[in-house]
Amino acid sequence: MTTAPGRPRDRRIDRAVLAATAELLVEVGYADLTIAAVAERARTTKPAIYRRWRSKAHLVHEAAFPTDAERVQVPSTGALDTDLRAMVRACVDVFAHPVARAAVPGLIAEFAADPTLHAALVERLADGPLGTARERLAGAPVDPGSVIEAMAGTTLLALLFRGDGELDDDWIDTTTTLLLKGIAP
Amino acid sequence: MTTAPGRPRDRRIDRAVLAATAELLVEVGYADLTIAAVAERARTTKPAIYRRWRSKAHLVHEAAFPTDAERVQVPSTGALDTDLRAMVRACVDVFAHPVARAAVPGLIAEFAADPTLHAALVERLADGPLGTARERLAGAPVDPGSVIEAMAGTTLLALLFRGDGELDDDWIDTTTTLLLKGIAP
Amino acid sequence: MTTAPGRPRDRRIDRAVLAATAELLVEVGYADLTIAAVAERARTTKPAIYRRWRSKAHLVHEAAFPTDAERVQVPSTGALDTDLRAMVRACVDVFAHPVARAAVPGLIAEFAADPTLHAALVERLADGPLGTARERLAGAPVDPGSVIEAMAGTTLLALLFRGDGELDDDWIDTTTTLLLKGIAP
Amino acid sequence: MTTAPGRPRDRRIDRAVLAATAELLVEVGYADLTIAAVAERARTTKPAIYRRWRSKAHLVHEAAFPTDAERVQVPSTGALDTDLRAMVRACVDVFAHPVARAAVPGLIAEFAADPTLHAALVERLADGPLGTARERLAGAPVDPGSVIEAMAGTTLLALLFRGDGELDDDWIDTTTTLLLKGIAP
DNA sequence: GGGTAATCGAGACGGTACGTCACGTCTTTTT
DNA sequence: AAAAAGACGTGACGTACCGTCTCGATTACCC
Repeated sequence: MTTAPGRPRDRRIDRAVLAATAELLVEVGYADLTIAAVAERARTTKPAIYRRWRSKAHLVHEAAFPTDAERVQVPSTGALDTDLRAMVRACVDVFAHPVARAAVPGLIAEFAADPTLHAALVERLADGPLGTARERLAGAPVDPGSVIEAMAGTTLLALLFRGDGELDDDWIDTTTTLLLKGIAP
Repeated sequence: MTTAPGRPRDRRIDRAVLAATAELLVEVGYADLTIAAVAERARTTKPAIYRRWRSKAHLVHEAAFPTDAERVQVPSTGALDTDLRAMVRACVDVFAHPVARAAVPGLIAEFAADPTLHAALVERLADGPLGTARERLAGAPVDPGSVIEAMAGTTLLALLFRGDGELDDDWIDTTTTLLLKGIAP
Repeated sequence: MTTAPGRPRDRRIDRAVLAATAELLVEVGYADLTIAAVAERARTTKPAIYRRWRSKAHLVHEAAFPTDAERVQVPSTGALDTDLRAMVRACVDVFAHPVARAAVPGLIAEFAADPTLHAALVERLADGPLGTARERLAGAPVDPGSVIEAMAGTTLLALLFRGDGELDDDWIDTTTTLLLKGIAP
Repeated sequence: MTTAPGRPRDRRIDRAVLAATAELLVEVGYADLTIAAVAERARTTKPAIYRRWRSKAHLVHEAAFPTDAERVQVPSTGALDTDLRAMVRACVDVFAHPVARAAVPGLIAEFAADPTLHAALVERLADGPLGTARERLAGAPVDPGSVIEAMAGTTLLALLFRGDGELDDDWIDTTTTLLLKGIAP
């Protein structure tokens, strides 16, 4: 095992930059977020950030969907209806989080033109709740991908066109019911 | 009836700009679309464009979803299954159109921060196929809004994460079936 | 004798524009004076102004040195010393007037590149105090042009590099004395 | 002794921009001189220029009156008449230089409205021939400022209203004589 | 313990596009 | 033909960020 030569990176900078990014996303939104502002907030410099992330989008997607987050637990009861409701709730929880909410529209725009970002985000989500959902749905009588597409897509559209408060228990009920009947044999 | 004072706007410029925008969207994408390039392509100038549209996003949303387009006809047979399939197809047709496809991710990013754009797009879509769908679903035993949210959301997500060719008849079948069962009493 | 065909010009517009120009010159200075602002202040329009003056400079030079002004009277006593002092005072009065003061630097810049303006201003001044001075100096034992050049040049430089209040009686005394001895045989 | 942090400015850019400015001033004149054209000629960019000079006027005044120019030598013979003639000649040389000639009218217009430019130009000239003149005139029986005002003012007006060739030895003789007698006790 | 190498803060670099402003002209209806 | 109104093409403005680079100064590992 070898060690990289030269001065090692300061991990505190990684954390400070991600934290600053999350804060600024909520404060000013994705479009008005500048690397320079992040650097200033994190008390570091632009080159230090560009050494770690290749673009604003890569930085933001890591700040919005941290892997070390307390894993969104999707309890499994074995019953499809309760499990599915838990999945929908987890989906909403992840995407409606203030930081994610500020980040998602911008990320959507960017990965239309950046395949590496596209891949990075897909992988990051597959490691999270969507991956869990895929496992849980393995036994269902339909293609898990279609259900996830419907679930995530419906959530995304609601997120974009509805206010925060509208994605409440009622909305989760309605959506779960629709999906559940759709799945039924 | 009175006439507005002063020199009237040249409507040919409106048309030329919208056409140039649509072309350039497909050629270079939303992010790399500049007003200056649109002006040059349309053989006019930046101020003439800014006189008509308050931002790139407002211009693009009009270019991507023209109201004077040959209205997407959603034939009504009276039978819910065939009608719903027609709606899904119309939805795909609208959003998968090359111009719309290039515009949508960028628009999503912008109207997260621009309420006026949000309102403009909602109204524009409500006048189109989504409004038609809302009417057709009026008699169904569920909330039309929920169905439209699921239909459009699923289509949007598929559009973002799948290739063009994947939104074929099979995909429409699968999605229609899922929604149909979800609607069923 | 014939009359021009068509609607005759409204002379009130000429006056209103000149008055507005004088006001705005003092308020915002030459550089920030726009034809549009003059038009608005004079309650008319840009084309009406362009019909009368070929450029901002031509308009300003007429506003700053009106021919119909109460002619600066330079009393002649027949004695060179008192006459010269009166000329210096008249020169200061003309160029230190608030409107002229605001106009002169800008005009200087413009007629470096506009021969027609150059000629117009020379003629306008020759009809005024400088022409009078030239007549009075006809009998002096030196070239009148040189004296006028020295007198006007000294005044101009003082105007540019000194405050308004500094061109007082003392300054006029000092300058008159210098010129007077310079003229002496 | 400390060094300023960050990447140091490239002094070659300073020189290239000043040279380009001088060239373009002569070619197109002050009014038609654009920062963009200077940037292109100097093979750099607008922001790099704005980093160094706050406006076109500040740039031009430095290009027109370089401090590092071979200092205009005003030989001192100890005799007032020959010294004064040398001063007048130096004054003409400085202001009649093609670059200065192109710059002066524009600068006059601008520093009427920009105190910082006013101060900068006064200081720049005081470090040059006008400062030298002030020292030489210290022993004369009149206020040096008045003489300089008359000398520079007369030169300036001649420059503005006469052709280049007219400021020849004869003009210098005439002007020197007038000033000399004016100074005499 | 000196050399090597990548990091750090700082800020200038070349570059691109921005959205605005004023210009002077033109087109319309009305007088 | 002039008036008021306002859009027109033109061209420059000064600014904002981009992502990279050049500094001098650290901070580690390696020999």
